Amino acid sequence: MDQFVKIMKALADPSRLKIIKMLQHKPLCVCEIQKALDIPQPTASRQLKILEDTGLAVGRKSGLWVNYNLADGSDSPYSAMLLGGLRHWLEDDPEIVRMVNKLPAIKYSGRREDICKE
Amino acid sequence: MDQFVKIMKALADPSRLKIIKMLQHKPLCVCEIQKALDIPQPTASRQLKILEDTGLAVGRKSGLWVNYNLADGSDSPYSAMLLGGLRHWLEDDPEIVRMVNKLPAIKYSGRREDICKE
DNA sequence: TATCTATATTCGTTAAAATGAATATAGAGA
DNA sequence: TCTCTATATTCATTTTAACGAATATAGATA
Repeated sequence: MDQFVKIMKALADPSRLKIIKMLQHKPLCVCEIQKALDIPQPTASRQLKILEDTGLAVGRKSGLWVNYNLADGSDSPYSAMLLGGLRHWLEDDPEIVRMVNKLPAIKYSGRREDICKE
Repeated sequence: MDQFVKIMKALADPSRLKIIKMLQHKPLCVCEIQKALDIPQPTASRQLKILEDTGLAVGRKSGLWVNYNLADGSDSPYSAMLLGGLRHWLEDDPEIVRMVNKLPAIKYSGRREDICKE
């Protein structure tokens, strides 16, 4: 039950939902998410940690960066089901649409250094 | 998005999850839930209101009582999916099992007056 | 080694949700 | 009408989660 409650709590937040919807398109590092959501870096880092702790996302270190991706759902049937549902849920949400639209300008495309440098 | 977040928040609580799992077996009135969960009456009433506000449950007044039941999910695809998943999720959870086991002694069986009076 | 950059963590504060006690309301029955 | 019962609501308090600012860490580069 605790595990389920934890997942529900993690999904009960607009920023975290936006992150999940972003990760459906491409793995992203912390600073890319920071830019996309226009939030402070520590906030982005914390949200990602929460998603990782609940088994909804995984972060893989790669040099100086940490690439976050959605979990495959093998950990828990709950997260698998929810992540599955979220593939089509919220697709029409205005905030999500706006977010996804500006993603190509931020997405890792070989110029990550330019994006994260500031 | 707000609607989805609201549902996640509603499901991010052990008491409310227990109520949902109870309602999977039978419609129950407020005082039956109060007894089953061993919580104050106002608390039971409030939790049910939250479930009703999110479209997860519906309360139907019947004389002095209000019979609560699970929603059919026609309101929102989210609640339909979640309520569907919750039919088999948490079935093995110790707290849920204990709860369901003591349900027959509390369940409305023609002697509701004896149960709710006190 | 010294420095720079991406990420993580801590800490104090603020906002939000849960809780308990008391009270209000609605409807049934005497 | 008066009373009793099930349910709902309010309010004050406590707990919990979110947030920002500052700082720490790890790894890369010079």
